Amino acid sequence: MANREPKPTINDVARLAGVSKKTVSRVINNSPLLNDATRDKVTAVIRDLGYVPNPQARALALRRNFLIGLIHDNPNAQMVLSVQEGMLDAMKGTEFALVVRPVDRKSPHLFDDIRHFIEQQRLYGIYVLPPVSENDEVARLCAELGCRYVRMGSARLDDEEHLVESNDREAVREAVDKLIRDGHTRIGHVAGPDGFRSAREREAGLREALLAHGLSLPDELRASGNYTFDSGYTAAKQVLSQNPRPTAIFAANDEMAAAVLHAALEQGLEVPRQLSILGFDDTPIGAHIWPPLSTVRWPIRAMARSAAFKLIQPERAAEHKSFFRSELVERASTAPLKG
Amino acid sequence: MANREPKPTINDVARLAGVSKKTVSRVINNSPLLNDATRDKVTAVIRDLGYVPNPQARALALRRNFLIGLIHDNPNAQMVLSVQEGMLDAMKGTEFALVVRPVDRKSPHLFDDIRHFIEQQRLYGIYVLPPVSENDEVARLCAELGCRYVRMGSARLDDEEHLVESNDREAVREAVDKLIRDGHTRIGHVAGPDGFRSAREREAGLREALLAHGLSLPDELRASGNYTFDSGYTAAKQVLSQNPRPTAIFAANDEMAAAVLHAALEQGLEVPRQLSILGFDDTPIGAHIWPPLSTVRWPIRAMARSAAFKLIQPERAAEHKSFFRSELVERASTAPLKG
DNA sequence: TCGTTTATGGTAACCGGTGTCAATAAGTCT
DNA sequence: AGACTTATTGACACCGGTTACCATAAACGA
Repeated sequence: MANREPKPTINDVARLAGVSKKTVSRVINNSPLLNDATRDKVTAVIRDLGYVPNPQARALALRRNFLIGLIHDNPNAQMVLSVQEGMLDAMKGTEFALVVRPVDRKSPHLFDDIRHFIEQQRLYGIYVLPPVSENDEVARLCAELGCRYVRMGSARLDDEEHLVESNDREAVREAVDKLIRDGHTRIGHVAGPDGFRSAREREAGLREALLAHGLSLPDELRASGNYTFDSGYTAAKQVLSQNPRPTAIFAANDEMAAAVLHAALEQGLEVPRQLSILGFDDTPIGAHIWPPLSTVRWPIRAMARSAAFKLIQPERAAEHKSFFRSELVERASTAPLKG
Repeated sequence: MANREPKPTINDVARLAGVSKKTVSRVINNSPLLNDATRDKVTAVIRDLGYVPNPQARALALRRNFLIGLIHDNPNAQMVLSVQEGMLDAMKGTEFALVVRPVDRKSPHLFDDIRHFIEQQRLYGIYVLPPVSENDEVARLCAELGCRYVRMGSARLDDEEHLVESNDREAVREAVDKLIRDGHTRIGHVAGPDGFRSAREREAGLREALLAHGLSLPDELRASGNYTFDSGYTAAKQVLSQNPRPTAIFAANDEMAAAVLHAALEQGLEVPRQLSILGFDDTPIGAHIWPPLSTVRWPIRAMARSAAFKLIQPERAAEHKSFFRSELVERASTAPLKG
């Protein structure tokens, strides 16, 4: 490793520019009460030296860190990555960095872990994904620790400043309504895990659509998974083994919808001729399987972007969207029921 | 937001315990030269107060941060997430946190960006994924900045301390060898992007296997993508349009292999009866499409774990594995060629 | 012309830890 | 007993920024 010279500090800049630390600090922080000539002089020295302020020192003095945390316990890898991309998009060009922290929602130490994470890193703010976000305790904890937070949800969990929300239920209702109008009357459901608000909302959307047409969701056509492919596969086999078979299945996320497709093809069924499949999320896997999956697009990335903005620009939190619309993306896995 | 009392500091602890700051510091750092009675007394106060040392202050005093960066420009989302999981696994229970930073490998400012990232956050160490890791400049930069680093690679890029490597070429050679022994002689290739060492290694493995059997890779059966589904789809259509059609296709990653499958099914081909497909990565998508994909498993997660250990325990870097074996995972997308 | 305001920049203390080195108490050796 | 270690602890400066407050000089009003 090269024997490099130590990094220049604010003192070096001050000395070379012939001013005081404070003046350099003013330049760094764009203080308005500063002579232009002085500013230019200092700026030049900063550039020459390649000076970068030490964030630890700033963090110490300002009593806040420039780290935004992402807290999740989400089996959906693709979703988590989209979230990261969205957040980083908002943070680009700022001094903030993104720290990721998966947690175990079933652990008895869940909130101790989160508290420890926030305190340990003295986080500036956190974005919490479902299902952890659905627990109000997380909001209480953040308030107690003086840490900003935004929760992602499928329903009104909190006030606008601390929430990004999508209208899952409505979007599902519309998508299923279309299936019904296409002739499907026997529609199965591979539901999400019990503790998830998102799972309940999506199922509620399905039931509302059925009800509106005088239909219902028979118990034997419903099985639940935990948003993973494997769990969806098990659930799908159960639903598909019923007699008469459903002509359409709505899965609470794409990964499980892919599993439904997998199970159907395995049984020699033709999709969509014999079975229509509707997913939720619009993750890449949905677009990449064959036939490509009809799904409800959830603007995860845009939500994450907005959440990050709310976190890093607290004073303008309200300017950034809190409510997002999910929408149907029709591809080849659904089709009108023939005769 | 609650009006919470300020966090206790080392001074509070010192005062309440009736000792000096330094002694408290010794307790925190498990210094051996400390009287047991004193240690117990201080520990008790720390516990009562719920004192947590301020990492910014420590970082400032120690001149190093407890952040590990992950630098990548990798289109494979699933891979990136596996890497994060592996790293976090190694970092669990330590004071380190993981900071993620996607970069644009084609940007003219790539190394400026990386430099800025490292300097800005005063990173303790970084883990660099291909293809960025394949550029030696990144090693030079880290050396210059005094930042620890580990590069992930498909070939010997660096010394053991700064590298985790897998034997892609060999694994591909063996997998393809099996295809050939199963009767396939006309084997196509959907290659990875030009600048990627991993792409070259995988293709080399294919060519070596072919050569060993007196075969070769005809130009018209080779097309390249950039590891994304869409690019793989375009490449696949090109390869599948050749006459005679290949009876097997090796794609440089699973995502593109999924695209090959997609294109094949779209054309009404039966897989694997008419076309065997071999992927690389063993990402979930491969296991979830139908038929499930035969692929080469790359121990991404284990590599990331080892990389993180090397970063956070520099003194024991050599103890952690640097070389990993990839291996064939046979599923249903490949089959012997029927005469 | 003098006192008052306004702009500008300096000094010192502080954020919450760490290192260095000296001071003290206790034990060991001759 | 006196000198020498050794174990334990504290005083103090320092890491690299920030804020609070003061000092100076220029500009302005009377």
